[in-house]
Amino acid sequence: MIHQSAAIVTVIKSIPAGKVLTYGKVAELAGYPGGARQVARTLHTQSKAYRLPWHRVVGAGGKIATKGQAYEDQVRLLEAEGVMLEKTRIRLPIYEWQPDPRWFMTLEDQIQASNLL
DNA sequence: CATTTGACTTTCG
DNA sequence: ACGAAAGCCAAAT
Repeated sequence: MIHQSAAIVTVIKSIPAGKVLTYGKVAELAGYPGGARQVARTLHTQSKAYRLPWHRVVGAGGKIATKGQAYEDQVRLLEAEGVMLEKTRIRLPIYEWQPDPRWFMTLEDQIQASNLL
C-alpha cells in the first residue's frame, strides 16, 4: 500500500502543460475515488515541498477553486499555457487531460521514484 | 487517540 | 445558474 499523498503528488506532476484535471479526477487516478479533499489538502500543505504544477488542478465542472491572489496567479499560469477561461470556468471537454492507458501501468513505478525525491 | 482541517463534490431548491 | 447543506476522508494537530 503506497502512501496516499505520494500517489496524489505523482498524478499532479504528470499533468502535461496545457491540460487540467479536477480534484476528483486526481484522486481517482491516484487510486482513491472520493478523495478530492485530500487532493486539496495535499496541494495546500505540500505545494512548496514538491515542485508541483498546482495550477493545473481545478474544481468540478472546470471552476477555479482558488481565491484571492492564488486565483490571479492560477489564471495567469493557465492562460500562459493556452488554457483559456470562459466567464468563470474552463471547458473541460477541451482541456481535461485524458491519460494514455499505458500511463497507468507505470504509475506504481512513478510513485516509487517520487518517494526518492 | 479524538478532533480539526481542507485550493472538494453532489444534491436540492 | 447559483448558494446552502450535507457528504466526504485521510493527513495534520
